[in-house]
Amino acid sequence: MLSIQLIRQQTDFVKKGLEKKYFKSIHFIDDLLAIDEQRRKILTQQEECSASMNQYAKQIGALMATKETEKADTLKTKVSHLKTQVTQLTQTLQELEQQQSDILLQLPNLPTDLVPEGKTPTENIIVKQGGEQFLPSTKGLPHWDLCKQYQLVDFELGNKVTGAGFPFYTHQGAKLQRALIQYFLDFNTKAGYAEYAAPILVNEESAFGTGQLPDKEGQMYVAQTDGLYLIPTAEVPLTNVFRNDIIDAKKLPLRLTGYTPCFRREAGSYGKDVRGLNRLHQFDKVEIVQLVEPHLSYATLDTMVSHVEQLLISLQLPYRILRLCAGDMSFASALTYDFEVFSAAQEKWLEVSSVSNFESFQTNRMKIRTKDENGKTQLLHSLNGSSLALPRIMAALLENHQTDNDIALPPCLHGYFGGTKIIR
RNA sequence: GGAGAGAUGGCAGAGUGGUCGAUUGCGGCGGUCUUGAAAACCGUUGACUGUAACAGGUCCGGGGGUUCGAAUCCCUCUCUCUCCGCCA
Repeated sequence: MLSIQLIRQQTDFVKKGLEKKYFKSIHFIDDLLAIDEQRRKILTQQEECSASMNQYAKQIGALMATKETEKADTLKTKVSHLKTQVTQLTQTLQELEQQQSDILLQLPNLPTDLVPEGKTPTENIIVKQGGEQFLPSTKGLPHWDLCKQYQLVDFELGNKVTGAGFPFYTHQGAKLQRALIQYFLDFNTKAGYAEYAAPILVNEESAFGTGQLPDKEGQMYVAQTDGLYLIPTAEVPLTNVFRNDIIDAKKLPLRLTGYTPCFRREAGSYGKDVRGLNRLHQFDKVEIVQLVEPHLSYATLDTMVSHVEQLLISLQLPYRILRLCAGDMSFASALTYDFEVFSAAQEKWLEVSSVSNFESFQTNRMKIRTKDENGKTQLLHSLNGSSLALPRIMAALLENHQTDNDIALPPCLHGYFGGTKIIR
């Protein structure tokens, strides 16, 4: 959430940022400023009334003690007049505050200077490409064929038991999933991330905190009876761990990692994008989250990007790193790098990780703060990234590492998988 | 699911209608002493809002009510603990 102070003090800057992100209702800003001015006016009035009420109440107390009841009674009538005023003002105030926060919640984060202009994925910038040496010489079979041949993933069974987008992983496929999760978690904890096994249902407040609500309302599965949401990413529970906290500066940076299943309704997806493992309603992902002091957040973003890059290199996959253009970035992000791996068999790039700096957009909603050296509270910056999302990594591993007789696994997985290759 | 007890500052724990934003202890921070540290002693130490800075306002789990005045009384919700039941 953008702060009203920022909007008040740097109105043009905010408007420019929103325009860059193709936010359509720029007039919200002027609406907001009008509401805010009114709000602060009423607030002053209301507080002045409360202040004199408090004064009178104290005087009444003193008069009662000395048994001057008549004087006390005249003051009492004064106070009750003030009270009706306060009640009215408070009501108006609440309405204004509600209007203000309704609008604030709809404003996306501002893109930082590094973010390229642009509206669609074609305008994302490729900042790095690597791992070409791992490109296979032949195209090979797509993973959905390999999954069938080697009995790794059973999509039909998932259809039967749940529905499309909820596959079963079977035999060596299930084991590979487990191996990948374990490897990713170990890779992250070795880099200093603390492992958390989080709940996969969260309450409404948590969903608001990271920005899933109200923006992505229709993308989450809801457990209606209990008012809980199935998480679309571990980012939600992991970041909300620190909601409403003031964190001791000595404990910073906070680095968390966690494996969770993720649930996404993916309303509106169709066609070849959803074939096989490319897009699922339920999938596994290992996430990394950091909370850092504001001046360090962009340096931290770089370290997270190179962390994920090292992971992809160890998996021996051809990859590229994209800096997303303003129009393609998520609601809450200030700067996002996407990682894609190339699938030879599908002849396309698959997104496997997204690493973002949210600056204070999430922490403002969640009130995650620390004290600066002057003892002033300030909002931290939050960042997160996938390291990594499993299904497309599995797809790329199968497709790129297939041979005529088996599927070779990169050395980093041998120990975790208990073997060097997937066999028939 | 049933019965009972409870929710107060980083933690522990007082406070049952007026000078309580809240006694005290621990912890934290600063200082005295010390070569240094510990101990001891002294001081200091909640959050939000607001201001140029003061002032002012709000907050004792959440919401509502009674009262001139609520941490304190009433209603309600949530959560925690104990006992019983059920159960991976």
